Amino acid sequence: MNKLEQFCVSVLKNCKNLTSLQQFHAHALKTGLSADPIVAGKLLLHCTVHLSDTLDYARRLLLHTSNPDVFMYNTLIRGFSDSDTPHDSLSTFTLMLNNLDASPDSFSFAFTLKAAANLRCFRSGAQLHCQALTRGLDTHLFVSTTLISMYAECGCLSFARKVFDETPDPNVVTWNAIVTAFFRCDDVKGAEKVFASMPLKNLASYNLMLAGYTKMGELEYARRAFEEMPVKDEVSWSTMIVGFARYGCFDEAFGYFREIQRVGMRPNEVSLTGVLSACAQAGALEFAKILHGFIEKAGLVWITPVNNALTDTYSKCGSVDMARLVFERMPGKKSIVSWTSMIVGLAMQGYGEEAIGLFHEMEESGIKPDGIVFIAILYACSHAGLVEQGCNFFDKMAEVYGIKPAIEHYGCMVDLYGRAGQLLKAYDFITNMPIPPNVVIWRTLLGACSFYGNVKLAEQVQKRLSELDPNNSGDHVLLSNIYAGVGKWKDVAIVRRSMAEMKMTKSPGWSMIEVDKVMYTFIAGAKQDDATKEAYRKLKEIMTRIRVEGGYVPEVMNVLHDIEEEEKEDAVITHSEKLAVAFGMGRLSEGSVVRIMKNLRVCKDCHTVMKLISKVYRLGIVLRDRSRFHSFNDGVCSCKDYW
DNA sequence: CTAGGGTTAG
Repeated sequence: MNKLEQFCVSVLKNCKNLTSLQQFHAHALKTGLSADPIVAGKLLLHCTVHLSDTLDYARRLLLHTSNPDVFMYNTLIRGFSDSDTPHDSLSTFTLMLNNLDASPDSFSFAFTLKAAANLRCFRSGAQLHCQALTRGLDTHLFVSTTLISMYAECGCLSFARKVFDETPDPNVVTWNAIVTAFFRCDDVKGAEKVFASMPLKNLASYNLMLAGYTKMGELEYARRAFEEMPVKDEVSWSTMIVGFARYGCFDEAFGYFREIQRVGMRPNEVSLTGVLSACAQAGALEFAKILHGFIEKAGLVWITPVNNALTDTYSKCGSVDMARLVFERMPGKKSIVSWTSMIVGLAMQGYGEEAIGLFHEMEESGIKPDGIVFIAILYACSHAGLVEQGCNFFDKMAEVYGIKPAIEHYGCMVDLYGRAGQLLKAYDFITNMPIPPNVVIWRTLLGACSFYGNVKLAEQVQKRLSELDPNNSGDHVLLSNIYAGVGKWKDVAIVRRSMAEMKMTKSPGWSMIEVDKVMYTFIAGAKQDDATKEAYRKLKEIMTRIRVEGGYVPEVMNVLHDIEEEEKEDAVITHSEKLAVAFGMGRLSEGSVVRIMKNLRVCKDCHTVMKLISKVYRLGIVLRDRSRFHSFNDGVCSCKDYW
């Protein structure tokens, strides 16, 4: 390092933001220092690596340099390759090609190929491959490794293989890349074969097998590979936690998290996001609070993904205030994921207007909406009954933002109309969709038919569903419930018989409650354990009291069986959410809110019972069902009976 | 002065 370089390094070390960098830049311009390629290069590097949100400044820095060298181009290309505009890497590469004084080297190709991979752009990737070929750089080990990853990202496994086969001296990293390529292209068996034939493996090779298995949902294989690993590091543990949580196996995720600590390792930020996601699914608020404390003590609050996971977890545990606190006070830069998490959190509580407000705030902060945040905002509209706003967003999405609606967006629209009771409009919408409706779309409409008791439309919808997915028990249950709701017991019996003939079983409803940091699960009609027996005893007492003091009359609509009135009553009474609430009331201390998580949507009778309990017992109840949160207080639900 | 493969949220 020469003196000038040392000077730059020591000054830039203290440039923590763009303003202080600009001060140094101004000084360099005035003194003529910036003409030195080393100084210009250092400035550019600092923008792309150490500062955030300064890529635009970096670009201008390059454009204002009279004769940028390869290093400057490469630095800028690298900065863009992992940004949200990887396309700028490609244009910078082209810029370099037009400059006769700087021709691309192996670094340029590696970085630009990374951008092509992130864009999943086969055309650009293949073009770069040709360019590298003509310059004799395609067999450069770093370039060929990136080529393998790029082709795999684009779904072209055969190209990736060809590059690998033609690589003269593949090292362990190249081998790892080709194993990952097989997983990326859904070829688990191929990945295993290549892995077995690897001449040498390091820890990363084993870890990518775990990552590959868990991403494919092959959790048992992952578990076996994990147990067979000679050495495990924190990436191994994190991969297992994240992988199991992703597939809804939150108990296993919790288990691995406990294991980490048992073997004396400290959970890192990745394992924490994984276990937080498990909490979100389980609705384990108390555990989430403990993790939050741990995160603060460990100094991990600067990491945006951790804050996003916390926001999401608090939201899904019903504590939207805590979610908001984390969201508003997060010290790092908010990403589009942060905003989406918060929007969903508000939407689940039915705060539609606030969710929309946040969307606009996000735009003002300079973040461009993507397809997913539009799903969130449409969800917010449908759960708050904001039909007109929802339609507006849907139209603007394509026209103003240039985002082509995906099947999920169409699903949101069907839900928007369906929840509002505009069933025919929803049906019309489906028949006019430019893409063929899938089962989710029809099932959404069937749910709305059930809520509004529209038998005729439901039968039509069910016909479509039985063509697309004949063996789904949930659809049949829903249809039978619709018949039961209007007293068509003969039709109920027909559906039931056909279900029995097809050997279908109803997937059971379950509810969970956390008491003293233990999660208790209740399943309607399941074998009775001690907690369930305790819940039944308490429930009996509660039902009597709300009959006498609250004027409760059982709602017997959503019962599957054509049975005697009294039995029907019993069947509704044992819905799992009632058991969970009863259990909580018996166990929780006076004045604490009862929080329940349910895997299905709450039925009308349970909804009524919750309202009455909240009034008669002066008790706050928060119920998270499949679709949203219900907060019961003094006889009223936050969903305004709209779910 | 920059590299390639393994875990991070909606």
